[in-house]
Amino acid sequence: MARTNPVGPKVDALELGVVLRALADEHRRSVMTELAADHTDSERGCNSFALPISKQTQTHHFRVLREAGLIDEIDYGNRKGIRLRRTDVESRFPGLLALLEAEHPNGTGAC
Amino acid sequence: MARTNPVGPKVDALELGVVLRALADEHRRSVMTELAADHTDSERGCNSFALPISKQTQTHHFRVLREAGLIDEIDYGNRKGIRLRRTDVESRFPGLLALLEAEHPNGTGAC
DNA sequence: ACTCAGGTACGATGCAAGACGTACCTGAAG
DNA sequence: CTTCAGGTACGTCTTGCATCGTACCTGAGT
Repeated sequence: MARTNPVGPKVDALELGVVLRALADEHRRSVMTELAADHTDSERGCNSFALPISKQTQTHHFRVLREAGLIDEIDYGNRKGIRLRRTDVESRFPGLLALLEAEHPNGTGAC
Repeated sequence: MARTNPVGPKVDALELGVVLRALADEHRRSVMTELAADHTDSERGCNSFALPISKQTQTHHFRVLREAGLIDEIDYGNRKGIRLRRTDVESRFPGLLALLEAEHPNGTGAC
């Protein structure tokens, strides 16, 4: 069972500015395009994205995504899970995930 | 007649990263929300946006928007016109302008 | 020709943010 | 208990970028 996690903002607290600043970074956007393209919305490990950056920097980027309300982070103590907040994002910013998915190298990649 | 202007990228050269970085700034995004909300797509003057920044900085921001492919700048010599590239943006990033328009203070502001 | 407002070019500055090193924590496996 | 991999906290460096000062250009009006 995951311990109580630092959780992102509620649906109606999502701000477009914060979201766009989060998506402005190439690495964070590559994570989001992968998540948006995977319609199974399964939980993923942090290193399943093969980011060419150190793990400290990965921690930073995932934190930004969580604080923007785009993902949930599930803390297992010595491991971490990443899940897209698809319904929340889609209800607050309809069409945004489709834009990201369109940037995915594989058309509809169900990872 | 406007002289030959520095022109933005072609439709198929628009990159999501550049666009999102352009929209990450509050001032530039406020300009874009106004443009997106005005469905008449009329040409506007640069100081019709009442940006609380110096004119040098405005020049910088409008340049970023133009290089991102979001607007056209029409140079009249001692004056400048701003026009949203609605069809181009909408065809390349469908739904993006709707997201911006949703952030406009007045619902559908035809300025 | 002079003035003036709108706009640009160039340089400088200050701050936010990406990146990493070191140290430390956590849980699983031996 | 020890080791090890995954992850975090803190500090630091460095880059990018928003902002502005100064100087200059352009066209309209007087």
